[in-house]
Amino acid sequence: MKKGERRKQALLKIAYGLFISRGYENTSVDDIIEAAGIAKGTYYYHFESKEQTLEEVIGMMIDQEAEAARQVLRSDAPVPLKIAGIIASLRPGQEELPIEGALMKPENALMHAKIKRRLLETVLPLLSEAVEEGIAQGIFACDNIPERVRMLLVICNEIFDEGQFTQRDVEVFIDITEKLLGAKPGTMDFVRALIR
Amino acid sequence: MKKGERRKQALLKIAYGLFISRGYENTSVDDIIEAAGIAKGTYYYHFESKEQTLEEVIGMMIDQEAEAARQVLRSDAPVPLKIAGIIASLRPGQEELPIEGALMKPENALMHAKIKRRLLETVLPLLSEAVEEGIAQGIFACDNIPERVRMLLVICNEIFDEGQFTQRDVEVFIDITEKLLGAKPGTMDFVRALIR
Amino acid sequence: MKKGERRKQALLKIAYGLFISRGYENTSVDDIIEAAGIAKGTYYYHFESKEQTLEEVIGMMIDQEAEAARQVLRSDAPVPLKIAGIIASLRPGQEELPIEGALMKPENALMHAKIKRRLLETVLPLLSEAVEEGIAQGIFACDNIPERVRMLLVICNEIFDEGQFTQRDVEVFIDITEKLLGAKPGTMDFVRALIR
Amino acid sequence: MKKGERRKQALLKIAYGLFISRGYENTSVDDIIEAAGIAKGTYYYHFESKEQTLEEVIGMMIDQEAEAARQVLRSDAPVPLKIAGIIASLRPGQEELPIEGALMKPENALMHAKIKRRLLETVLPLLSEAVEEGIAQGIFACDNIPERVRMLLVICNEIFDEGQFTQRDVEVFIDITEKLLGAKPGTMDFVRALIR
DNA sequence: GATGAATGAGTATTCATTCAT
DNA sequence: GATGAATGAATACTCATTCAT
Repeated sequence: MKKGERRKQALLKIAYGLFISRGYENTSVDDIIEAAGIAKGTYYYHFESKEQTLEEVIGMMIDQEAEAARQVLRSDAPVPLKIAGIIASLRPGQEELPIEGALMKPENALMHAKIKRRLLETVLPLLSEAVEEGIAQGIFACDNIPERVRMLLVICNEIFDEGQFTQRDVEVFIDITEKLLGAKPGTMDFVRALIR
Repeated sequence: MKKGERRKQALLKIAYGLFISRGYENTSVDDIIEAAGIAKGTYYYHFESKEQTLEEVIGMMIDQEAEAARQVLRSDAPVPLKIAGIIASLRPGQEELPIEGALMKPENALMHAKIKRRLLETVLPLLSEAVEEGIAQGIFACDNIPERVRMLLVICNEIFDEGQFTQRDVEVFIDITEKLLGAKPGTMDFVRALIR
Repeated sequence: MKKGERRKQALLKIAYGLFISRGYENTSVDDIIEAAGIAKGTYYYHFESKEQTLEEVIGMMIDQEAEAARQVLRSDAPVPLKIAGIIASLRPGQEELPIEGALMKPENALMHAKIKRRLLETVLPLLSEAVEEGIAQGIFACDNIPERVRMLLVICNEIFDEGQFTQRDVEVFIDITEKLLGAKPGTMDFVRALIR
Repeated sequence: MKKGERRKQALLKIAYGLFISRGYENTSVDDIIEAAGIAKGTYYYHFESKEQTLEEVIGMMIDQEAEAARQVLRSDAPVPLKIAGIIASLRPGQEELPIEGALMKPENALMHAKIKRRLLETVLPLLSEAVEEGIAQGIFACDNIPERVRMLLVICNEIFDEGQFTQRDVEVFIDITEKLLGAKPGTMDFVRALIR
């Protein structure tokens, strides 16, 4: 809203881009201020520390993804589509900064780990809610919902976070999703079409 | 075997302990030589670089775990038990250095990521072989074996790498394992008893 | 008197408190404005610089102490009591901000040195005047008055600036004062009763 | 003795010179390494921190002065001469680095304060011993020796640490020394001749 | 095989001060 | 009178690596 807020948002985007492309540890504060065209002092006027900047960058990402996930949840789409939609909303920065395979690089291990943790905390309840909706509608049938959803999310994070996956991965994922949630075979088949 | 080899093995163990307890990035070469009681020069006589040391440390761990997995595979235990045994062999450093929850800490993200990758490369073929054995015996029934095994391993890495898991996680894991591999319900029930 | 004056006096007190408790060098302008609840710009509206602030803080202290000393001098108390009274008036900030042992801490060395210098300049003539009054009355008998007074003040500053002194210090101080000024033994004995 | 020791001693001398001439706070580590012609790492190989360097510099000075004082004490000179000699040994760096008035400058307040403190701790017992020797010989007569010696040292530190003192200061100092220690008038008269 | 003194590029952070509004 | 966003020079310290002995 305020002028200072806009500035800070812009700085966050710049930091995000650098962190993603070179890794958090390999990005110096000097890199950030040079990219942003601001002075050292200005950076530290807006951010407590580099570490705090990373936290805020991740917070910004998570907020966006959580918001997207919430919209999907609120929509009146069929539940299986909601599930797929929420999971799809997790692809980090698909529009704004399409960096291929960045998170998987070892220099991004720290950032990836932090994002993973925050994402689980944030998205797990949303996805669980969708699953419960599906159970209420008789589409799914399972217990221990949060544990099952967590495993689903873990698989997404580790297998699909990059373009590295194959068609076979998708097949298995569809299969395991249906079985994890106790859905009828074919319930998630439409996913196949969503992934080009 | 040689004297120099023994020395290096000892250094690797010390480095491993430090990397695990403080994180790779937070462990300086000075920390290592102090803990080992050697001089800087001696360290660089044995290791090319700090990064190389990490690779060797991980290699040592993986070798041990792979050897354990191979022994399980060669045994004449029933296939489901082999599966469980191979997975159990992955707990890092269970005897030698049982450090609680260390790998999950953010400062260990890099090391964790490297271990995960190497573990997948090494153990995936072994576990796949066991699954194929199970299929030949009619215990399992599935296609896309490597992909399925990979998902299994990913889940183990992320959910069970710490003592943080619950009984419910175990239940879901048993269920998903059976379904992933196309086993009859109850095939993996014995796992429940293995985990206290 | 004016509104702006009052404001500045309040700021000076706050700065004084911070300088004394954390040391001048360890107190940032940010600390001051935060404690005062004002903006950066406001601070620089009132003060030329941080260094100037220190000078003004010291000036404020010295003024108060000099005024107290002057009142003692103008009173019709016996001269030895005047001497003791003037020296007693030097304890910095006894009512307003009684911070124990603060000036002796190394981080306050700069401030202490500046105060010492200004105090000598200001109080030395006043105390010398009292001594001359004593000489005129035949109570004291000495030459080189300013030099003797200076040594007296130096001792006070270094020995008594903290609560660290012992009863023996007091005894010696009484003795040395009498001898420095050429007073009859026992002239300053009453001081013993003043210090609890 | 060792090679590394010599190097460190040389570094200490260089640091001492810079601290004295520009003040501790105004001397950066970069200044020191530039003056010494060594690399940053070499500096931190020898010193823990800049603060530690100051401590060691002061320790080196104090050691030298204390050694000089001890030699005076061990000599068979008359006791009043010993007293004067010990006090004379306190002039910091008279041969090696004759920097006039450096310690009194405000930028040296911290260093001065630290030196003063350490000097008191170190020299006070030596000087007290000399005074006791004088008492045993019937030259001095006083009680509360450490307190009296401390005041003597404080006066020296504050009045004579610079070339700023006058002949009158010397007169008063001779007078007060005799009276403080209970010596016969004239006992310390020879001091007058020592100070040009 | 082993030592340890020397290196120097790299880094995050601080802080007094300015000035347009 | 008052604000607070912006500045940028300054600074202490780290650490993997080298190499002559």
